[in-house]
Amino acid sequence: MKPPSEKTAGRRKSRPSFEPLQPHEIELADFFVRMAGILGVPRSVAEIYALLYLAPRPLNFDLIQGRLGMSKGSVSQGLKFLRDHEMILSVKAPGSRRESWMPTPSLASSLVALLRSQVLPALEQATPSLKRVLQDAQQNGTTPAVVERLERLNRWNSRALELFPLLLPPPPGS
Amino acid sequence: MKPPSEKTAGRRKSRPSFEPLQPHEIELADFFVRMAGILGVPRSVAEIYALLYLAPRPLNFDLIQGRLGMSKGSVSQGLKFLRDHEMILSVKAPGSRRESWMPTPSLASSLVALLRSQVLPALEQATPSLKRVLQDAQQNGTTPAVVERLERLNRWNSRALELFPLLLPPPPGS
DNA sequence: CCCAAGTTTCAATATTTTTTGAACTCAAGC
DNA sequence: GCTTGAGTTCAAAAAATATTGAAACTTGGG
Repeated sequence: MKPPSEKTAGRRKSRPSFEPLQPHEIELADFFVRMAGILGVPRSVAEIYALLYLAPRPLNFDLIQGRLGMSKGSVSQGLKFLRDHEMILSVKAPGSRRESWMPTPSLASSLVALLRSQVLPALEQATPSLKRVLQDAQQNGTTPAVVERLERLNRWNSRALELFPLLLPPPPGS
Repeated sequence: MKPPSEKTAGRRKSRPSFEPLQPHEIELADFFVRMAGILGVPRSVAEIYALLYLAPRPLNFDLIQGRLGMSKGSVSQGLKFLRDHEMILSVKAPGSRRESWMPTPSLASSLVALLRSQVLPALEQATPSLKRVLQDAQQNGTTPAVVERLERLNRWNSRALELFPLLLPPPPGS
């Protein structure tokens, strides 16, 4: 908490209260929250994104926290997530060492980055497992039908791995 | 096809104990569980699917419950989910009124059905909201940049709705 | 150096989702 | 119309996830 040196005198330089969310902000947030849900992204992250999406200019940490009424921890983690997935950009205001945030220009490529980060690792990690399962099945004299299934699964996996980079080219920095 | 492979003839017709999962079954289950996780499908469902995927022939309720060691409730709900998403087929053994289950031939179309059922409703439901948010923004004199963002979002939404049925044709029964 | 604004960390807590199991339904055969 | 096997339902328990907030960390300026 704050040390007992709170200046009560006169007006404070930053208002303690923030404008509550407007109806259109709530509506867009709902949309992003639903979409995020499909990909397993937590609500708080989607809310932050929605807020930035409708903001005419970049917002800083405190504004986000205040307007969404969420904890510092959540804002910090939410921004980290969005940063890590290249969904937001920071703009440093010249005189201040604060960062302000805005959505990256392309939502499409943001989503791509997100999908990539979820699906690709899973596919990659699965490859050796799938191969093992197939070999195992072939040796232990399983039904041809099962072997066939597993072969298809393997083909699928490798095709997906090939195709992924073509469809969704990785960003420059990776 | 009765179970003549049970060499332990002359015993009780239903054993109280079931074979524990084999390593390859566990490995495949892990894979399906991970993939399912991305789409928010619960672990128990993925496990059931994996078991059926490796089974040389259709399995009935009790076998599934016994081998996976899960509750009746979970098996029932899991099978319901898989049925609803057209990921499994039932085969009624003649003579018995029990159903046995096997995976549908195409995992690909199973996944398609699943994706469809998750994403499409969200997109459809969102359309009017997105339109409202855009109009609101246009009227309330928001920055051109924000209006532009929202226009793009709307275009995106309608394109996705158009494209979806083309890429992923709905099954005959809907 | 030291301070303090700005942010991150993470253990504790709250919330949401999944699983369980006992009570119930539903047909089929008697 | 009763019994029984097969499965479903759903409230309550367990597990998994997300959020909170106070303490710790970082960094630029004095």
